[in-house]
Amino acid sequence: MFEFKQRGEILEKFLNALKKCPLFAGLSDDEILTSLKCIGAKVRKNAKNQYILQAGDCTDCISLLASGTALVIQEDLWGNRNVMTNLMPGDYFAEPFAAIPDAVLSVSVVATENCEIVEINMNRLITMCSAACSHHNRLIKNLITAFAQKTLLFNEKITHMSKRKTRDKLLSYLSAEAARQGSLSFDIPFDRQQLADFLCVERAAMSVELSKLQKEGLLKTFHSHFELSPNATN
Amino acid sequence: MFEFKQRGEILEKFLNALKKCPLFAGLSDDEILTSLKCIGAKVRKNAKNQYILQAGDCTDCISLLASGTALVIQEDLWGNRNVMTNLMPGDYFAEPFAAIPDAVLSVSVVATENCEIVEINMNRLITMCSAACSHHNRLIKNLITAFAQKTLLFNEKITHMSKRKTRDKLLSYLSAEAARQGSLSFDIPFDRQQLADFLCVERAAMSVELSKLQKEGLLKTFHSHFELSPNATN
DNA sequence: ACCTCTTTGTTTGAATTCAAACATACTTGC
DNA sequence: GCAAGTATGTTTGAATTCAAACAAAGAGGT
Repeated sequence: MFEFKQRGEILEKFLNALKKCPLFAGLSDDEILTSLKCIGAKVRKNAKNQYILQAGDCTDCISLLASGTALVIQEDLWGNRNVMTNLMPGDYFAEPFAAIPDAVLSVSVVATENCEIVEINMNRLITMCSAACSHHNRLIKNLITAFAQKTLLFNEKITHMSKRKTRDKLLSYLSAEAARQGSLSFDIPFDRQQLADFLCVERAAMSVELSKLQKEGLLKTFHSHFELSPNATN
Repeated sequence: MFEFKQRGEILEKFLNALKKCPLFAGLSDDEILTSLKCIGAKVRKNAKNQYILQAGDCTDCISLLASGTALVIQEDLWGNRNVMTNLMPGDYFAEPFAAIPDAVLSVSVVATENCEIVEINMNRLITMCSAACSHHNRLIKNLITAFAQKTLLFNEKITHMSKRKTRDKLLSYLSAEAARQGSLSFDIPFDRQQLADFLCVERAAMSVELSKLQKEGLLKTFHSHFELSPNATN
């Protein structure tokens, strides 16, 4: 564990990963470096298969994966394990837990390769420094935007998932996607299996519904392209 | 539409509602007033049944409901209407859309009584004022905490909902609740119908599963009290 | 051209959930 | 104490989804 100012050369290695992180959107390489120094970011390493964070821990740092890969997992009381996300360089994690004082982690993070992690103390991130460094404000705005985006994303997903039937989940998702892209003709970023996983339904059942919807004239689809017909039988 | 500094007496009427809002947690009455002036909050009124916000609009303001009641609703392309939340005085809304530049509202907000709404420009809220007013920092921290809390809440709900079977949804929820409360013996904030709605399952089917789980010795429950047995048959 | 792998749609019986009843215990107000 | 209302558990047939298999079409490599 060491601070950036003492090991400038390490930064070069991390910059490519950090630049991918939405937290640093709109900042130049130099500005990212300055910010990290200003906030007192630290680097830690974890060997493959080590726990980076463990459910039950507390943390007041938002963590950026600088190198390696990791899994966010969740285990329930009876040992059922669930993979939530897989993390790539540039991804960040633990941010909601770090933002809530004394929040206890409900997930664990395990390194699936040797990892290097940049830790940023949330309090120092969201407390304006006395030097009032010009990039600090931008960082705070980026953080808020990142949270807001995740909120919207989750909100939409819950809307789709809360529908009881596969058909309704599909219509909810496709309707939202058309609105988001501003056109009744659009591509989705999923293949059939991924879409089924996203909506938490069986791919087979979903395929059946898609066929029905096409026969009823509500939509046309080929691979990941969709065209909706608002004025169908109804 | 008018600014607070010109109409101080209006504030008194709103203080009770605003004090309930987590955005102002830790601020005294005077500090809330000072902050609202500093940020340039504005008040608007909407008559019953009017749209306060409409899907497709843009807004750069986080809105606080000061008086009255309203509904957050969502309509899909085929006219299916869905009530997302009902808003009470002290609740806030539209915050994720305000935090993302040029984000288009995917929900509408309709007044169900005559409403008074305090609008706070998100940019002025998250940009530190030159006077560096001491409460401004606290507001920004509160905002981030509020976003983080919502992220955690949604994250958990998605975890439960993504389970395919009623039984697994129940175990996922109860497991998380036990962890959150730090005890295998705990109360939940729902009655049976509310729990079923929260997990998006049928109350009857859920009741059946709860009975089975009790017969299998995995848990005991009476009304909203639960006791989990981690070392059951498995 | 041929083979293999992937993606998508279809089918089928079993499992699960839905929807609508009804029964029972408890509250609440009179 | 009684009536009406509410919360919870149970049952049942119908609708839906699951899980596993198979078919067809296309992509990619040799």
